[in-house]
Amino acid sequence: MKPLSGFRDLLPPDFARRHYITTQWRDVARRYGFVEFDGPMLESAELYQKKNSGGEILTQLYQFTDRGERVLALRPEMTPTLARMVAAHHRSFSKPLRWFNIGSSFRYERQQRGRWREFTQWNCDLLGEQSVAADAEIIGLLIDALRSFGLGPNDVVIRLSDRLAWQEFLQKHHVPFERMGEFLGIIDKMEREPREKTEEKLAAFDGLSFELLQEFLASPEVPILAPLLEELSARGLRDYVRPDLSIVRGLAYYTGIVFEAFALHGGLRAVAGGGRYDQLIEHLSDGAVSLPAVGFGMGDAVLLELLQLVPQAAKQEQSWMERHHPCDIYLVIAAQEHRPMAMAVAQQLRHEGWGVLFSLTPERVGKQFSAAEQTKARFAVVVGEEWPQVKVKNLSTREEVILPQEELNNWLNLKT
RNA sequence: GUGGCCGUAGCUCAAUGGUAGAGCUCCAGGUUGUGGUCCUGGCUGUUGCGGGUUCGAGUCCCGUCGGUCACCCCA
Repeated sequence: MKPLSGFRDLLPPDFARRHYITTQWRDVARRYGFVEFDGPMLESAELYQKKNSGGEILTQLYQFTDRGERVLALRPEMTPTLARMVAAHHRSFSKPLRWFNIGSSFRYERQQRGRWREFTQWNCDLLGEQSVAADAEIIGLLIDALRSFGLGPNDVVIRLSDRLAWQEFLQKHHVPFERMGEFLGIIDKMEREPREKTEEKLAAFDGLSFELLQEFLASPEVPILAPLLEELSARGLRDYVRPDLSIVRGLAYYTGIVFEAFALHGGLRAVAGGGRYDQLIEHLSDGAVSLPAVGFGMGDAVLLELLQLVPQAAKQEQSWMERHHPCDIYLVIAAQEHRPMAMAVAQQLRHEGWGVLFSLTPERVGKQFSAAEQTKARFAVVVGEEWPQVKVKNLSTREEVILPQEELNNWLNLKT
């Protein structure tokens, strides 16, 4: 029996890696004053089909009908759920909201490197604030998260764009606003399609040409992004960001800045993506609530690979793992008549917060030290003929001391 | 959905068409209070599945299923 394609069994070593990632995510979010929320993984499919919500993601929906004939979908992303929740409950909270979530999302697409059908995503959103400062705050959070993993400007880059720049471009060339979506689709694919194909699609737009787009894309200054870039410079984060108007993103609901964080190793895949969506909440609430919002999602799939490709990041992860072994102390029970004393010591140490292991069945002392080695415990405590004293051995330096068992806790606290 | 590559032990892989193997892992030992090495032994296979060619198929052919990578798009 195997798990479904695109789904993963997380064995303890896999789980530990994901735990490392989610721990960093939570810590950075806390430093930015974000609070955690959660919502259902299953939603009415209608939530994603509502106007201005879905985009191409609709083709990847895990959708089915339940026993009550309701059409449901596993969430393909968190933002619609968030928008729904915020629209209903925002009056209970002072603005702006800084909310984050860590959980599974599901997309029905073919599995490949860095892409799964169920993945863990970290979602951060700042709601009720439309200033550039909010954009800078959210991008700052994204960059600091990447930095917290040991990723530098040579490992990851944030390609930053603004749909308003394209909106102005279309206005200038007298293209009606209703055709914005269609136009952004062309920009989105421009990088990946042959020039002829783009030109063919562009023919439907009077007054636009391939050269015109090229020229606009190549413009060295993007005035609309200047204030944001300035603030990021002030934060010392400018090195991570590269203005790039070719980024427009597939989701339909973005209204302002849009960005994607790309890994610069192992085949350039997006680690995170997001943008401003000032109208989504209004649309989903049928006009009842209007809140500007900006946010991003970061997935675990690419991150897990990237952390192994970047030496500094891999080293940092390794060091974290070593500091978070489940076992601090391995009790060596020298002979079975000492077992009751050992159990008392184990119970006391565990009560004091130490991770303690020992052999459940009688074993030779040598075997017990081998087992201690395997658990990667830092100390072995030998309970035996010295009682009521115990012998403590530092397993990496092989130093031994004998001390009264009631002083164990203090001694260990001093040594760790 | 389209295309390439690959299916042999728990894992990584080997076996010019001629008796299915190795390393690692795991388990048990190496006699009484000290380790990662080392030594000995043990477990695990419908060679993904079905058909065909052949005296004989893990190997060649056809089909099928599964995995994987890439495209599309993106976390």
